[in-house]
Amino acid sequence: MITVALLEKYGGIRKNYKSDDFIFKENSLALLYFQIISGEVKMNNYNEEGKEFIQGIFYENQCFGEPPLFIEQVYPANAVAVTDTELIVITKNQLLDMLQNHSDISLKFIKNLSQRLYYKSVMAAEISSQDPEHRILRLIDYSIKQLNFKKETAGFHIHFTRQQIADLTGLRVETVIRAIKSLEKKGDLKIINRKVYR
Amino acid sequence: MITVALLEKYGGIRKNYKSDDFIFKENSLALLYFQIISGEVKMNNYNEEGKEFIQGIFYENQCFGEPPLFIEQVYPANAVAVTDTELIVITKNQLLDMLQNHSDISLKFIKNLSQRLYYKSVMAAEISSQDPEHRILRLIDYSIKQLNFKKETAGFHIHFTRQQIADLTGLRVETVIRAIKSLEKKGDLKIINRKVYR
DNA sequence: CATATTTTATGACTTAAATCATAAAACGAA
DNA sequence: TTCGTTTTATGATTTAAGTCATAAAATATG
Repeated sequence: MITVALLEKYGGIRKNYKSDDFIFKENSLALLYFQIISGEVKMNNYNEEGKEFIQGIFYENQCFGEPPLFIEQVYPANAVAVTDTELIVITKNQLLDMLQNHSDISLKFIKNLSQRLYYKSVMAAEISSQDPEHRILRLIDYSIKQLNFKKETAGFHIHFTRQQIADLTGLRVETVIRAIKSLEKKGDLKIINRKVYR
Repeated sequence: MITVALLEKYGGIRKNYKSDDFIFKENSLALLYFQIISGEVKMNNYNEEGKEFIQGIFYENQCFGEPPLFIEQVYPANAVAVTDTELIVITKNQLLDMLQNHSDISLKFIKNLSQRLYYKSVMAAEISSQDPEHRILRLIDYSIKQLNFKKETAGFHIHFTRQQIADLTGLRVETVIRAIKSLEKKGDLKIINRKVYR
């Protein structure tokens, strides 16, 4: 999103997290802007029964957790480091200061938020009313478009675990496993020693 | 969002729609910025079986359909007038032109998009993994906070039909009807001659 | 390298929501 | 005021996904 150099100019400091560390927790007030230098971060919720729902997974150069920052709200979800992760962090005031001086960055935020809202819209319609197979295919296709999936000879390698797919679509692991098998049979995707390709 | 005066200064024109008219359709390219002068607009999808999913309902002074506009995408959903509606419309270029000259409006968009992303995040977690009653209560509570529901003596009047609640939560009418009754029994809301209060 | 943990896999069973059918209220329009 | 439509309502039945149990394969870790 924003160059590290510019973030540092506005007071950005680097922070390191180990895999599974919480970066922030649901219901805490948003006060900081986070951007990933290296690593992988997921935002998630747990419902009453302890089932995880993954709101999104974020990678290098991406930011996360800004919506509540802009609207003075508490976080609607946790942020957790999926791998060891280095972030650069600035305060809300530093960010607003930067936005005032760099109108191009405002537009970047507008585009970034639009992109994510678009994803949520597509997935909302899917999750609410489609069968599991459809839901999984849409998630996969969207992820290929948006995330850094590598094209291999067998197709795009979907580097999600079945559990992650379940948590991203609101399904159960077993359902995902069965649905993926069924999708393979129909020729919609390939499974080569347990890895999923599309 | 933006004052009508300013929109007109940048070439805004008024357009009128009758109840149930389409304003735009899913999969068409986003080229215009729409803001409601009066009336009510819903954005929706239909899945393969024809079941409707309502992405959101918008009222006076609200805009809708900008995310695909900012990211050069097709609309992820239809926009339909729920009542007779008057809109003010400007082109994408006119809007970008305006944003360049009015940095405060950029921030307004950032906040607006953030707000909507926040809603989608909350509802995504709900829809994916909660039981119908929980889902409905969250929708109602969110709608009270965000939309113009009037507080009456019995509480906030939820002016959604059971069908609309079903379409907003991804449930079926019958399920919503039964869940609302159950919620009334538990004292979570009131039903006074078929109207729902919270 | 051996052991522990995670991920994928599968069958049997349960359950909650969808589906289907039917109808009574409420509302709108002619 | 009547007729047609929409909304709310309720019972019976079906079904697809969840749940539970169990295990093999793969991967990580000391």
